[in-house]
Amino acid sequence: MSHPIESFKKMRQSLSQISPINEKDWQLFSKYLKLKTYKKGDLFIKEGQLCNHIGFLNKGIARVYYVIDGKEITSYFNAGNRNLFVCSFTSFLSRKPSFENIHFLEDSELLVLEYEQLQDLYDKSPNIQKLGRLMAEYNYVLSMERIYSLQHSPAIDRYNNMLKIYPGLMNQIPHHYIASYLGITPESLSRIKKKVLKKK
Amino acid sequence: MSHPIESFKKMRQSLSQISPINEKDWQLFSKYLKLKTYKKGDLFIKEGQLCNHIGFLNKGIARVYYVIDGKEITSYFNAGNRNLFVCSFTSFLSRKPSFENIHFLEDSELLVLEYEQLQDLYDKSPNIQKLGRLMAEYNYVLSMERIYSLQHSPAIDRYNNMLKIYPGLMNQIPHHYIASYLGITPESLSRIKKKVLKKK
DNA sequence: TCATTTTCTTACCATAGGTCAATGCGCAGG
DNA sequence: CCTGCGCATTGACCTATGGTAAGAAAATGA
Repeated sequence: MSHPIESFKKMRQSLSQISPINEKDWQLFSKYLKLKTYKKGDLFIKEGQLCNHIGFLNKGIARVYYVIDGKEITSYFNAGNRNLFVCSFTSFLSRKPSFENIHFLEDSELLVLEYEQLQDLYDKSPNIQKLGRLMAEYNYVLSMERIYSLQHSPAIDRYNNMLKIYPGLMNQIPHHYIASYLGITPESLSRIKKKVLKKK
Repeated sequence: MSHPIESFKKMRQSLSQISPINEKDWQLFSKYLKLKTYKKGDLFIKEGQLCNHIGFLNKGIARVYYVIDGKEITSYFNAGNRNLFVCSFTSFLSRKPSFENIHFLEDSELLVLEYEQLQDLYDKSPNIQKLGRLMAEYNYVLSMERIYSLQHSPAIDRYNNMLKIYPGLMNQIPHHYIASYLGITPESLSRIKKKVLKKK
């Protein structure tokens, strides 16, 4: 496990890129954060449960997925520098049971915050509330970009884009997870990889 | 044109469903709102421009689209009770030139707010800031749902879902706009419509 | 190390959706 | 009343991707 202080530093830095956090707000914030570690394969949230916590991914890889007709579909990954907040947002924000599962694909380390604590932070500090707004807006813009690519890009382009936004991920996790993230079958992904290799 | 007071009422009501707005905040808010009308075909924002305003759609239909390889792709519609805020959010939020166009498919009526005014409102009122956060979060959840359907639903299911979330729209606008929203060609949409009719 | 399981690839055929071209409909303007 | 144009439909054909099954490769665990 990396040193706890490093985890807090990383989170503060990451958040500060969105909106600066002063010392007082950070005191408030970090008081609520709990450092937790998970083993590869552990669940963070299970379908049917209310997702009542949100985690900042300091280390490791998480995968958000749901099941339709017995098939797992990957919503997205938390990895590298992408989507560092691990959470079933649809459940967390709407206060309804999650239809998503989240599990870890590597041993992982998170700073975890409860829903009520976050609301409390929002009430106590306008700056943190603003940070929350900016985060949500940023995530919204990111998700719109994903919609656009799903709408008009063929699978091979989405694959190449995935390589960019999740660098290294192809070497770290089973490829059928990536296939379902791209909205295709593992077989199709296999063909696409072959095609991409040939071009070089 | 409907009576201005009605427009303001509708907007306040619509926003209040997300988070209550007290009298004082509404005074502050409505002071900045300008009622504007647009003719069918008018542009709200054009590709390449910074989108510096946001409009609440009181009446009419707007369409957000962008152009790739000479083809228009519809991001989404503002219509009925859906997506009442007319704005190129990717531009508005990131402060970069818009890659999207927005035009009106019917004579329309909007309450318009400038970017700077909105930021001013956020700074002056924590409640409005909170409203902004909740709006962004809500939009994020909606966009995630759209991602999921694009990821695993065949076009016919997306079509049926579209009928639900934009009731009446099929009778109001050219169908090739809807096809590009669904991520398919007008020809495919035509075939899907035929198939759906036969089933009844 | 070997055995077992999981993951990845390949091949075959089926299907959804794209492309192109032809036709027809409906409406605005003369 | 025509004419023309944009839009919708249809059919023929093509391509990308899905489904299935089998085998190869890689990871896991005793």
